[in-house]
Amino acid sequence: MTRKILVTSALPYANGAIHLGHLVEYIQTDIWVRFQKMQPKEQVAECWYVCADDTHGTPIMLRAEKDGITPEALIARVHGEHARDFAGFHVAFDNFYTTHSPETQDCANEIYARLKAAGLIEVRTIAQYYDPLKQMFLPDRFIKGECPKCGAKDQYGDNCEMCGAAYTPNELINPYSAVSGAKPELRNSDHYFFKLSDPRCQSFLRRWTREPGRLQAEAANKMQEWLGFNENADAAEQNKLTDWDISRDAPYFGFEMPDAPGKYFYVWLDAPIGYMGSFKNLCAQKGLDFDAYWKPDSKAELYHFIGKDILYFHALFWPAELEYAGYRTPTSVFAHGFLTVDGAKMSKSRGTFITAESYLQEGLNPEWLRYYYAAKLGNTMEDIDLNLDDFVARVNSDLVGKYVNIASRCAGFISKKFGGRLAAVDGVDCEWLKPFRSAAGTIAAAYEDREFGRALREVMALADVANVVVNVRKPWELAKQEGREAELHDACSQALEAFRLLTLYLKPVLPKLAEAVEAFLDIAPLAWSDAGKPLPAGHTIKPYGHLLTRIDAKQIAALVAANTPPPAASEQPAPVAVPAVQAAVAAPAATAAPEADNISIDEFMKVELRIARIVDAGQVEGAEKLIRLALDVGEEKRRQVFAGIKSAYDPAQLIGRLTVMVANLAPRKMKFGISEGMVLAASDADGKTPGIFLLAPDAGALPGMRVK
RNA sequence: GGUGAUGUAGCUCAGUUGGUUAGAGCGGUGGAUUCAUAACCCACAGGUCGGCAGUUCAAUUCUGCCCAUCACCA
Repeated sequence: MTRKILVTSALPYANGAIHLGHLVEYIQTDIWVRFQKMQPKEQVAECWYVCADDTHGTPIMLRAEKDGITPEALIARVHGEHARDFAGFHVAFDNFYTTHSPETQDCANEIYARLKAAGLIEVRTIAQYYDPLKQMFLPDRFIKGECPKCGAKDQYGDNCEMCGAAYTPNELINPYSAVSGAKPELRNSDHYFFKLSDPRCQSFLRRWTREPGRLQAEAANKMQEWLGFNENADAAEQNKLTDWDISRDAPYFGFEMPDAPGKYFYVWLDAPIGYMGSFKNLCAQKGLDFDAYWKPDSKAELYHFIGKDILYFHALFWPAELEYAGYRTPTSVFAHGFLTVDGAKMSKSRGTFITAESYLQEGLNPEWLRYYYAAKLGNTMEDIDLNLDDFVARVNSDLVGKYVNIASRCAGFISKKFGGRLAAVDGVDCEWLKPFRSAAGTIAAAYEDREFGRALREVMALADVANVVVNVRKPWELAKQEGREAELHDACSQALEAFRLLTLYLKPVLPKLAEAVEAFLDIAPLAWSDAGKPLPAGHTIKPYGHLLTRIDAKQIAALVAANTPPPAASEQPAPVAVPAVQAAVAAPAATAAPEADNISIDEFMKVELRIARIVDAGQVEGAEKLIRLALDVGEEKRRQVFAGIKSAYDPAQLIGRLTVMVANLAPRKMKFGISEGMVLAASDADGKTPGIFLLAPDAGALPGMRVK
């Protein structure tokens, strides 16, 4: 059966730069697509990869206003930036379009009309906060106020960061607009809902999400949580799907609803439809049959690569919409995890919130990152970690040390001794190459399954074998011996054949490097079927030149430095790793309301308080107020801390007791030495009550325990 | 708080449908080598397979509880 495949990556929001987190998804998808495109036409007739910028919604509208430009101008600019970044990382879309397009609008109108005809659209009046100054309704994220549960100030309209309570904006105490600061007023407005609660949708989704291949096991699990269980009436009651609000009131940057002036489609309605719009646009360019891919009985395969954060939209709303609008549903939705850098969320202050643009500008090779991501990617929703030290070691060792090295150590002999001409590689001494050729099947299966890490482990194991074989044959010794030219010729030709095969297997991950190898070997672009077609005897290769440079750890340091804001800049909360399609939830950092004195739990948690045992204490020569403390905080090394408590404590009486210290305070060089922290003591701020009182934990606390 | 996931050598990760001495790469140590971008090759060291309990002839693998990390809670 010949496959026809349409693949999408989630649409990046046209409000910000592409960063390393986004790239996990685009690189993952691109590798999979490139792999499919290398398959014989009899197997994979077509494989199209489309994407688009997600351009609508309140955040875009407000951002454009702030920048003093039209939303159209903003999204045009961002589209250029995004396209540039993707191209820079060799992400080869067949079409990178925009949701702000006639095609997307047509599809949105059509889907809406069909859902309405199916009786799945309902109008309801809801009360919503309205900003009287801005004269607009406010999305939940643009309303702040005090948490109704714990009273914390400056909480967003949907949940409290302090106590975790979930609520509606209407429950907020003393709400204010994050846009203008004005006190919002409740106003009624008609909203259009997609009736996900309709029994048809419920039963369809219960069935669809459990069909084999639709979702990863973990994702299907999660869906059960949202869908509830049939068997358990209570759970079903609790988890019943609620209707989805798909309209927004003017002013809004988006598509006006055809039958409701002043109402606009919610950005999340037209975002997935943007996949269709982009493909429709591609069809016009290439003369493809749109319906062959989207009609209900389509035999074509449709795959969406997404981040696990937007599973809800792609595994519930989207299939239901398609089903009842008379389209086919996705063959599968592939969700991946988030990216962490050095084991933590990407952080602007640590310089690990790395933009695609900065990576390229610093001169780092995009294929290094493609390789590293691929080496870590499997088909689950697990997060992947970009460990910067490991990144350097792994890429240098795998790609330069073992893979490229095979060509590097053999090509010279072929050029110098044999005029670049290769010997036959099908003799009896070529047995060792057989596993290299037969690996085409297992490696292909791994790519197909999105088990890229598995595929690359297999490739590198073969690279190890090739290096061992070269070591055993010792071409450098053969080259010095008269009469052994044939052996030398064979050894090097075979090693290059192995190298050719490894290049073929790496090509989906390293397309540019593969091109360079194709030029070096002077061969046509490698396709998967070339595994069975050895380089012919007498084929002439080009002189070898370096194919790939090593990563210098200094480049990584420079990259991190380039992404670290100057100390003066106030620190923004670290954004989440891969919000692939962050629509109206994007935090409006630029329009943040006046700050109160409260800090968030996150800010507090930055202070690392730990129980410390004072293992030694002594006077400090020449200091009036200080005592030198040696603290055990559960670490191997003791901490030296200078504490200004001499007036209240005798060092001898401190030894052995427990107290609380700030363990992550930056070390400070003092006249008497370095102070590696700070112990906590109470004192009256205005000095009316004399004395200093060192804190102590209740009995049972041990050195090193975290205080929070 | 609820739900889900993860926790295996210094680092990054495989693996175990329960069964003799738990693997790889990197890093470390020692050796060999010099064709190759100090790459490659050989050897060695290093793990209570998060903790506790249970099921079992046998658990890192199954079950329960706990701890830690992460995510989601529309």
